[in-house]
Amino acid sequence: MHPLRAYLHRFVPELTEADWQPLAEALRPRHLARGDHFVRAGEHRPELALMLHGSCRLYYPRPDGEERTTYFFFENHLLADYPGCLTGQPSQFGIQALTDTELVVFDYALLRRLYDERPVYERFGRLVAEYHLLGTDARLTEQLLLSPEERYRALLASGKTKILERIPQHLVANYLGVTSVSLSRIRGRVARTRNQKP
Amino acid sequence: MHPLRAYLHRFVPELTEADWQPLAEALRPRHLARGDHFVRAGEHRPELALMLHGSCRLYYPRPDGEERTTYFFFENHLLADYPGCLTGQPSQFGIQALTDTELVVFDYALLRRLYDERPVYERFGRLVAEYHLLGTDARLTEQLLLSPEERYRALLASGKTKILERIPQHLVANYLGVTSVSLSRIRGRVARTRNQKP
DNA sequence: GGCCGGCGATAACAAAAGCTAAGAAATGAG
DNA sequence: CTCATTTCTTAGCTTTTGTTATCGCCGGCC
Repeated sequence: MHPLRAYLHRFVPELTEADWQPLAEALRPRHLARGDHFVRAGEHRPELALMLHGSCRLYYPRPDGEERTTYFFFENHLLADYPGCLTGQPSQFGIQALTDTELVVFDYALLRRLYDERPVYERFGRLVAEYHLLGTDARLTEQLLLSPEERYRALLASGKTKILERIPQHLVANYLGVTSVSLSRIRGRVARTRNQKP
Repeated sequence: MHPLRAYLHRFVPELTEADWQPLAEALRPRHLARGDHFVRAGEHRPELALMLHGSCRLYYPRPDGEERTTYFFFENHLLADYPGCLTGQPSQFGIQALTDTELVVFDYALLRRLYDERPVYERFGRLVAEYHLLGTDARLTEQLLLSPEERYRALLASGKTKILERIPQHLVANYLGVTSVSLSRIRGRVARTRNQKP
C-alpha cells in the first residue's frame, strides 16, 4: 500500500479505492537535500507533503537574525505550512531538511476540493486536526507546568527518542525552550543524579 | 438566533434549520456559581458546553498540591474536556467558574452521531479543530520564542485584553508561565520603561 | 465598625538560566 | 590523512526568575 494511503487509512479505514484515486494521481515525488527548504519564512506554499524518509525542522527566524527550532519531523509525518494554507498568508516559519529527505507532495487546493466531493476526506481532516491539537496542547501544557530540567526528563521518558538520537543538541535545546548551554548543564545534572542513588 | 447556532454559523454558514433541530432539542441549560466545576481532574465528562456568560479557568493540579491555570474562557467559547472526549480517558484538568456562569450543554455522543448523519457537522468539527490548533500553536510558539517579559508585552498588545481586565493577576502569571512575584516585577519594569522614553 | 482572607507589591536571598568565551571531541571535505 | 567545521562541554560572570516572607489594600462578612 502506498505510504500516504496507509497514513490516511490509520485515520479513516473506510477509505475506498475510488476515494484514493484522485489523490494518488496528483502526487508528486520530491527530494530535499540536507539544508534544502520545503518552505521559507515569507513564502506562501499551499502544499502538503508526507515524509517518506529523512528528518526536517520547523524554525522561526527572529528579528535579531537568530533562529529558533520548534518542531521536528520524521518518516510518516505530514509537512505543511498549515496556518498559511488556512489563512492564505505567507509562512511565518521555515521547514528545512536536516538530512536528505524524500517526500510526496500534493496541493492544498486538491484537499479542499476533496473535502467537498468526498466526505471521507472531511472526516480525515477533522481527525488529523484533532490529533495534532491534542499533541500541541500537551506540549504547551508541558511548557507551562514543568521546569526545563523536568521537560528534559519528560523527553527522555517519552516515546520521542528519535529527537534525542537524530537531532543536534542545540536544536533540541530550542525545542525545549532553553539555550544549548543550559541544556548541557541540565544533562550534566541529570546524569549525576542518576548515578547517585545506587 | 440561538447563541450556539450563531457559533456554528460562524464556521458553517450553510447550516440549515433541519441541521440545527436535533442539536437544539438536546440542549440543557446549566448554571455554575463562582467556584463550581464544569469538570474536575479525574472525572470523565463527555459533554460540550457553550458559555453564554461568565468566566472560567482550566487548571492542572500538581503532585505537590499546587495548581497551574493554563486557559481562560469567556462568553461564546466552547468548553469541554476535549482530550477526554476523544480518548475516553478521565480528565487531566479541571474547569472551574471564576464568576457566575451560564452554559448550554450537550453530549459529545450526540455530536459524534451528527458527524455521521449530517456532513455539515463533520465540517464544523474540522474547522473548530483547525481554528483551535492555530491558536494553541501560536501560544506554544510564543512560549518557545519569547521571554516572560516579551510574553507579557505580547499579551498587552494582543486582543486578549479580557484576560488582563477580568482575571486575577496570579492566574495570569500561571497563564504566562511565570510566578506571580515575577509577573509583578515584570509589570514594574514595563511601567517604568514606558515612562522613560518621553 | 471591625475582622479576616484574598490579592498584589516589595525585599532579601537562593537557584537557575542567559551570555560570552574557550577548548575538546566528533564530523566532513578534500 | 589532515584540516576545517560543527557540536558539545565547561567556566566565569551577569541577569532573571523562584522562594519565602512581610506589608498594605480592599472587599466581603459578621
